[in-house]
Amino acid sequence: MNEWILHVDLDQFLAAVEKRRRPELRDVPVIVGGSGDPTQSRQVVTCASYEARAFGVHAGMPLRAAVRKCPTAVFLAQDSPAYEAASAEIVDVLRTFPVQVEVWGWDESFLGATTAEPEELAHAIRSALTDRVGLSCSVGIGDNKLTAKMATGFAKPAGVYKLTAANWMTTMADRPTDALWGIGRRTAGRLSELGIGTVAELAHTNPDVLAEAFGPTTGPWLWLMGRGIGDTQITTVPRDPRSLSRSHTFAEDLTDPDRVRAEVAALAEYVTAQVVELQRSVARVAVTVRTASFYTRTKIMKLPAPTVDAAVVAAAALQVLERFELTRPVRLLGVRCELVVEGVA
DNA sequence: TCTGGGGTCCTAGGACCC
DNA sequence: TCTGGGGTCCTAGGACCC
Repeated sequence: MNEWILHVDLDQFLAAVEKRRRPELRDVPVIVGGSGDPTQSRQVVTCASYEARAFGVHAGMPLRAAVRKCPTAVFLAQDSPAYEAASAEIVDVLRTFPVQVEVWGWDESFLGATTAEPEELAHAIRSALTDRVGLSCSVGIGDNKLTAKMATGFAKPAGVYKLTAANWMTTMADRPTDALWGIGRRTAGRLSELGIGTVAELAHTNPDVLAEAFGPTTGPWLWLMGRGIGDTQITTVPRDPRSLSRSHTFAEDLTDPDRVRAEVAALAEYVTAQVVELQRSVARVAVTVRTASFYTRTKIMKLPAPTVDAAVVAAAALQVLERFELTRPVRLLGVRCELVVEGVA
């Protein structure tokens, strides 16, 4: 018997939920994002079905670019309640297996399992989600969260793949560092300046060199990642959120300062209502301003005392807003409330 | 690629105090 | 007071992920 971590990741989740309730969309390129109107600017693709991806459409692409790439696609507005409901169905099925379930967003979970046959378990989970929920997933099997998560990439779509210490180096050695979960374009760039381009090169770098360049926490973490070492802890109890936020990109830039203030106050009141619903309280209030040139800055203020009063939060947000020079047209405004963490004064 | 929205964590540096 | 070192709090900003 062995301890295994499985990573379950739904295939084209949002598009799959839409196809499930509208069978006529089977085999049709489906693109989910924004209000579902591809003639509207400033909206992007949240999920493209595999048929749409074949046309070069991918998440993050502006809808207007997506419609040029794939004019035959069906564009749909994002329907978050539907995806949350589907997500709950999935988790319910996962919990019927003898595993510990750590939910990791709408369409992903990590499972902790003790079994001699992890592949068998993975295939059983895939079948159960197909049969009982009507959605396809891929399953990565690993000896920690990193290897399990990376394995899922090789499993997709609709497959199972096992990646452990036994095949980590043979599989990953020659891949670029940004193939790793947690290393993006920026860190890969800084690594390449140190002469580190591949996972094998990262694994064979002196960890002191990485600590020097990236700090005492990040440096050693990068080194461990190169060697396929990661977290093995499965947490079944959802963690309390640290912050809640709301932001909005305006279809037309705002130029009227009074309008900007009114929007910030409204965002603050909206977020506070969510905080109250969770029975938490606000410790800090942050405001983000993005100008027409895409210059984006966030300023934050600690409140004199925690509050659940929307008027107090809105007043604080306006106070933070005062510290911006509002001389440019405003593209986006955001308000984030950082919450009081239980057990901390 | 005229570039969404909602999160988390880490690091650096200044202010302030002893 | 032409002046060290360390600790803590706070804010800014970067980076990454789904």
